Amino acid sequence: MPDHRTGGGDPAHTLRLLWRQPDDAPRRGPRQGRSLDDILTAAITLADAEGLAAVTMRALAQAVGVAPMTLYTYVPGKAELLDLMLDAIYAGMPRPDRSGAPWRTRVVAVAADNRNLFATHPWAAEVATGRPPLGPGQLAKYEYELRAFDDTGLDDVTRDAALTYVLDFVRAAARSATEARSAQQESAWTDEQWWTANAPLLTQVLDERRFPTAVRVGAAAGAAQNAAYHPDHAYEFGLARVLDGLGVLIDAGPGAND
Amino acid sequence: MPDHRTGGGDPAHTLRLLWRQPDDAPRRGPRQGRSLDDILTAAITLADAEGLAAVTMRALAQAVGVAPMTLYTYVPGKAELLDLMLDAIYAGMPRPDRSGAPWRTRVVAVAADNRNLFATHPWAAEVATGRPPLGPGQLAKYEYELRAFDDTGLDDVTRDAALTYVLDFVRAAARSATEARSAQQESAWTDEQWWTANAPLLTQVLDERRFPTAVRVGAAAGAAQNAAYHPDHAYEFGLARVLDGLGVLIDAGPGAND
DNA sequence: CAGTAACTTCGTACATTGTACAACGTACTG
DNA sequence: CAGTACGTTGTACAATGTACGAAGTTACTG
Repeated sequence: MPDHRTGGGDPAHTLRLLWRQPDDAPRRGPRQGRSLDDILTAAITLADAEGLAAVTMRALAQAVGVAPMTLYTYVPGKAELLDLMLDAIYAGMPRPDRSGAPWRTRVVAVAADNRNLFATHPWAAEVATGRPPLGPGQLAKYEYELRAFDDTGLDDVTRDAALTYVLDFVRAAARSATEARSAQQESAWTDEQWWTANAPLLTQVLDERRFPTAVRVGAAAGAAQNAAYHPDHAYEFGLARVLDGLGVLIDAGPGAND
Repeated sequence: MPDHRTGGGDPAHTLRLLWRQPDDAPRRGPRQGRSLDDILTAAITLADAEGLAAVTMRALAQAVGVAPMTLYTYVPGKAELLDLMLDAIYAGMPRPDRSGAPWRTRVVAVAADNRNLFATHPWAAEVATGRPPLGPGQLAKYEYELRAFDDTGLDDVTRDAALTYVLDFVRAAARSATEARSAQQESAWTDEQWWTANAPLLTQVLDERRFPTAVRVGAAAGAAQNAAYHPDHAYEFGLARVLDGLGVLIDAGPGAND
């Protein structure tokens, strides 16, 4: 009896899929016409091209060339599909040997790797992963990225926290960038149009006496960054702060170096 | 003709709602039975109690005591409703005078205020705000929080970036906490159940030779933090790093102090 | 004071989503 | 060869946001 419980009903099954562990029972009936990876490749391509919202079971089925319900013989449900997509793109990330470089260089590179991931697959930053899928991609990624903190003198618990801190930063930056981009596209208003349309009410309401700092700083920030530039700037600024913050922790340690 | 365009079709209208600017045209027809704030209060209560997913137009209408479609005379659509909810809770945040305290104290307090906001209204961290709703709550919040960087010597552009950096950190931490919590609830599996159910496959697959660092660090991190404690720890660790990172920037400035 | 226009309220309806269910055919097991 | 487990698919259902139009209510216009 096929087990199509609602999303996440059977974590053991998802784990078997993540690790591509074939069901040990002898297979009867017709063989499957596609592979799990066929499904995942199509899903990732679809998500890359048209966003996570475009990945509906029907659209995916059409891309794969099967009926919608057929997908459920490959994947227990949509939640598991997303987990598998995520693990697949994790598995494909580059992992060059950087063991010679100082820790700052390595951490910058890890951040950049993740930033590139989110640039190629913006949807990845949106997928909720409360209990992250412990697949081979996720694990290889974790293993590799932990190595960025080799020779920093951090104990294991702190090392995990430091990595989480860096990754959460990059992910948040990616989400902000995506939100800004989609807000602009969805509304179909350029920033200029928006401002001229709302200027009358805004000038009336943005009282410099009530909000002196906000008006001044907002104007300065808005002028300095034409909106397109903003996400990049936020990333650069934030990454510098992240490194400085970790630097205080690491370089203060006993016999700190690198 | 009432204008019910699809979400975000008319930003000027949303602005008028945010600032409670009454339509200047003379009102004909029956007066509305509720106020916009009635709607928002009900929506926020609903979201606080049952999550953002529970805020459907039908459920909200029932809570307010009207038919679903009636809501559209108060609000152009669901997207605008969310913007208004967000601005409303921003408006309600505490803003005590902390002008005497050193900047670190002020920034810690700002972070804590936001953390409390997300503790009370977890849904707020999930609402996408590409172009943030420039309402009175948002603006008062921005004005107040920028003041945390008074006397730090930061120029206006940097001050905005620094605040964004702090707020994005808190928001990311809140999202992680929410994701972890909901993953646990949805699956209805305790962590213990999950581990014992998956131990057979995991021990087979978590090869210490392939993933030596990951297995060791993961075990250490898992042991140090029983899962319930994890979000708090990540927040404390991250906030310390955020402050250190800003400290390098601020205390290095010309005539730096406070 | 009558007529009209603007406005609120709401019932119905539609497209879209994930996925449960059952029918049907296929291939392996006994 | 019979039985059974499985792959594939058509149909169907509940839930969502919201478009549309009817019905009723109020204020402005002449």
